[in-house]
Amino acid sequence: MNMRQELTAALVTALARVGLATTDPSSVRLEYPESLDHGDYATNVALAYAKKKGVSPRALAEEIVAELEKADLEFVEQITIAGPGFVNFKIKDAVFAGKVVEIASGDGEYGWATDSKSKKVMVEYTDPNPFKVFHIGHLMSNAVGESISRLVQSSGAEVVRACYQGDVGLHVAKTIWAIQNKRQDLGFKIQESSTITEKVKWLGEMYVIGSNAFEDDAVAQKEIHAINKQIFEKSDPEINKMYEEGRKWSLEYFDTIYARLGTKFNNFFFESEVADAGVQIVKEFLGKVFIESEGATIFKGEDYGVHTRVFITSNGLPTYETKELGLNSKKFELYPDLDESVIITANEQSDYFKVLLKVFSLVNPKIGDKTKHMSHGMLRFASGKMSSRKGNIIAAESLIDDIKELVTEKISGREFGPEEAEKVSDEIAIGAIKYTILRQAVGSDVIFDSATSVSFEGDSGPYLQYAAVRAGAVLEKAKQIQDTGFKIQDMPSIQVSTLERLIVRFPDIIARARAEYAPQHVAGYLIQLAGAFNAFYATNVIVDEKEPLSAYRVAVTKAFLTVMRNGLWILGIKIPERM
RNA sequence: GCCCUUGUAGUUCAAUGGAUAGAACAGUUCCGUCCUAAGGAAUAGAUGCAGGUUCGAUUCCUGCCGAGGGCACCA
Repeated sequence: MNMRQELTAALVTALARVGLATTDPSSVRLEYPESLDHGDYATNVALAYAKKKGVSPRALAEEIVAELEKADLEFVEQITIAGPGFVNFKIKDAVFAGKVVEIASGDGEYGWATDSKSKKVMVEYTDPNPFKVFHIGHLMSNAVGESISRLVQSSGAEVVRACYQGDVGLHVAKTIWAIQNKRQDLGFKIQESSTITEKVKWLGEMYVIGSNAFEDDAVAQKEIHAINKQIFEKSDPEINKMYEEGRKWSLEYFDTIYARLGTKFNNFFFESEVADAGVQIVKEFLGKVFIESEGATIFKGEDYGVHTRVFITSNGLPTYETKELGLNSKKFELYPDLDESVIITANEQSDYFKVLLKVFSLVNPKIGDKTKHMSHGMLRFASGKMSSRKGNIIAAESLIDDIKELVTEKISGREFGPEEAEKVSDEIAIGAIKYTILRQAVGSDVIFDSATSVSFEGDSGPYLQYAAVRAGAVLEKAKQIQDTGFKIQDMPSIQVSTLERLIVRFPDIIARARAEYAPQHVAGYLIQLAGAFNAFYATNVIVDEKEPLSAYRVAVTKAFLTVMRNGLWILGIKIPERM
């Protein structure tokens, strides 16, 4: 039993003794006070139960404290009553010091849980479309999805990372139309020897040209529709070849980005492979869930408080909705033991997923119950050159490379070989972007300020990386002096700072982030923790042979680095070896 | 018109119905023989408006105002 559980149990007992027996231990809430001045743990039970008992909160608090004093809580230094009736617990310093030393000498797995060991969760995210740009929206989805995946993993559950890629549809036809008709218009050409990046960029430009033609030119529009049909039927060898080649390029390129971002998918689903399954389901439930209307097959969402959507068009083609239906039943066919299936998309699709979730629950309650949709906002730009780019679609790599350039400038004064400088600036740039996305609640827009990203100070990814690198350097130096070891028994009256208190909280923080699917709790905690370490670093000389406390301080540093490494892993941020 | 999301310091974000609403950047002021100053310490500054529920509301409910998104054959 940990401290939290022991305190909770003691509180439940105390409540029962004062005539407030509760059958629900979760109603007894133990919180971290906003300020450490108020203690290490606090509870508001006296405020919550005062009315029920008909006494004032403070009077009840006094009764509860009297009972708690009788319980033998040897790790508690002091119990006090404050404010309107909060009961605050101050834990003995030596308890924190002992835990920190334990963490430092542990296997580095600190913070991981095993309570979901037998669970299996699928997370679908990133979802870029072949023939189109991998843009900053995909970057958002990837950062969020990867972090959610890692949070789930940290509970001991098995995660299946899935990526759904739209390899058929009008966007492909637009691109192929442009290749057939407008490839001469484009300033740059590609050849066999072109890099994959160049090839994909060329493809993206072709899509834009085709897309514009589709809007402005009625003849082109007709031709594109015809190509779309040909792609679907695989009836034209020339088109088939262009299709296969373009698809291959895109997928090869996506693989390089996934590797750069640190994601390894277990499953790739393709629109082309799920359409049939979706159509089957729609047919099966025609008349029960879906109805015919104006020649199309629709789901009449109004009857269920959601929007009405078309599933099969009047031309007989399945829409995206139908493909989603096929996709999600396929997920459960492949993994029948899935306990949860999370889908992460941009929030413009929120209403639309409400419809889909409703449909899922009607055609297959299992899928409906286990599927959860999460949405992220847009990545937008406050100021600077990145907002003024022509067009409003920014490629993910161009953002990363812009930031990387700034980082490279910044580290140019340091002694790095060219290869190391390249690796370090890549890790810092990606860390900076991921942190910006994950520091705030998932769902709302992220304003990326290029001016702030240049400074890398304060509330930023590089700040966290820097604190970790510093700790690593200290530990490196500590190897040079003799390790005398540190035994907490030798220092029963040790004084502990904010740093140790925060380190010990890590498992609770991560548990909450996991329960809420909210990586921002981890991000906020790590900033606080890094600040505490930097203050610790500024006021103490950690490695010092003449200092009796040196061994302890080294242990604290080690524990800090363990938490930092694990926390940053949750966010998908790498720690450079040097900065 | 209807539906969803959202409104917190000058700016970008926090805050499981609780205590003095936290950070960071920008501002003002300090800290350089030291394990990387991409750092530390100090200082000033905010809950859109109006009601309601509650012992207690940034948080829940209603209305208004502002912002973003979505509303049948695109994804």
